[in-house]
Amino acid sequence: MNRTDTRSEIQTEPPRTKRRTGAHKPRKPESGGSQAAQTRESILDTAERLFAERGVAATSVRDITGAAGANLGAINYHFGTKQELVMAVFSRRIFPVAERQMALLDEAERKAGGKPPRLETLLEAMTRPSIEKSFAAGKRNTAFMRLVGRCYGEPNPEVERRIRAHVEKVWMRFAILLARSLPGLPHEEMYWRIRFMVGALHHTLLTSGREGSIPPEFRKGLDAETLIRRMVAYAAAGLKAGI
Amino acid sequence: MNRTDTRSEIQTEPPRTKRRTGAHKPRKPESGGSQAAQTRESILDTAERLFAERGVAATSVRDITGAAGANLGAINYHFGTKQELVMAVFSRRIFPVAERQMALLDEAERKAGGKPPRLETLLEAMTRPSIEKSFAAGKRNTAFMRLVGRCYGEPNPEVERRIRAHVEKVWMRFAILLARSLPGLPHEEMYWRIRFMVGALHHTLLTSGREGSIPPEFRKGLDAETLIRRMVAYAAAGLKAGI
DNA sequence: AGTCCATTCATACGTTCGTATCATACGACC
DNA sequence: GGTCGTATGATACGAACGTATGAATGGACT
Repeated sequence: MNRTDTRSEIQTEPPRTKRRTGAHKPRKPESGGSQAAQTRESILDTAERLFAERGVAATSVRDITGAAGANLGAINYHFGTKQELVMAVFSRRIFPVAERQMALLDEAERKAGGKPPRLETLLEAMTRPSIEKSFAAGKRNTAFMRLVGRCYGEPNPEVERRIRAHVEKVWMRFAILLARSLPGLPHEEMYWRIRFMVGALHHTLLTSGREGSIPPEFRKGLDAETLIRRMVAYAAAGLKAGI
Repeated sequence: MNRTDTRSEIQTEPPRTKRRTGAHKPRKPESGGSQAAQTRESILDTAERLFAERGVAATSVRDITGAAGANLGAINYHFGTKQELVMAVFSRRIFPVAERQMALLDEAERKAGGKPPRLETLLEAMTRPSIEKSFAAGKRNTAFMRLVGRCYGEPNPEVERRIRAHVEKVWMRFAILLARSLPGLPHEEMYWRIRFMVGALHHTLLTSGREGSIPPEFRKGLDAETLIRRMVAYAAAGLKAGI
């Protein structure tokens, strides 16, 4: 066993410095149009775009501040570390989507009275929030699409723990409602079909955000409602398939 | 526009050195049990595992050689640059899968005589090769699973160009055969349903490779044939859904 | 025994990384 | 107008990065 480098291979995000000494947290800004809040948002926007394009590990804080027209020190000042910036970028987008999904599930259950909600209603509750945001203002928001798609698959362990745990609570609730709407389906079968559905949703968002990934003849006429309708129809048929 | 760093933000993989001067290509080894070939394979295996776990950008060549018990210089000697190692790691796994898919498509067409092949046969041709390899030797080959799943979503531009172009030729052929088996389905609808299927397949491979990602009650009884059957049934139902 | 050549090793170089520090700029309040 | 705290700017530091290089090593052949 002759190795040049003796660092453990277990660590996944090697700390670049021994100890952070001066983490001055700026007090929560009034989050309005103040100059500071503007800088903060600009950094978040730029980081979101670059993370979506290249991934987190391949994007340096200098890339971000440079493209945002901000100073290098702004990262440390507003976020402390790169890792906290990463968390902020993902949290800002993912948590609202998860909350909207949960709200739509609640609404579906409420409107159904005591009966199980319609399958398609549940599926729409899970797909609409992210897809709708992906077409904000009528055009494709490619950075948002790819960022959401990157949530799974992003090997950053902190993102995994914090974000995925939150997101999967929603999917768990969806699964419970789904079991009532599809009483004949064995739980094991349902588990895998939900995974297939998650895959279709995230893969579509991730790869549709890429420029040139959709042939022109299939891109025209693509909007949020059409995509939701297609995905719901596909998933509903798959979930109802005989075993 | 006051920026500290003036590097262009366009570049996606910044060159770490000006020019590679001494790229000595070792002549193709006899690929048998020679000591050199063993080192090469060990590096490929280790890189595959680490890329699958952490992603390409977050894995350094020192991580790889360290974990493989090889010398740092072995990367330069056997592969030239990290980028060429990355390509070798992906190529080694993806191309055989794509060839097997193509062969199964050919076989499906041949066996069907002049008629369109059965839908399920086509779906199996696309899913079996990667899933089967993921359960090589009876147990889950998690590194392979995640590596395949990472193909899309890996923002490395070279991987994108070379690998994805090759893989998508197979999917294109699949689409042509599929159109004959599902004559009523509009092309646009079919295009998106194929994307959903690709997403389900890749997402399942990517996330199932993660330790602890499958609850124990759903992991037992999981083998290649069961997963293929589930995925084919789900995709077939989705593809046949009414518009 | 001696030569050669493929491979491995140790180490070096220059760059980029994340983070920290300190000086300066600026607006609100007395 | 002076003071103070928030925000920004320029720069520094050490670690880790990809890559390069030249010396050792060792087996195969003459």
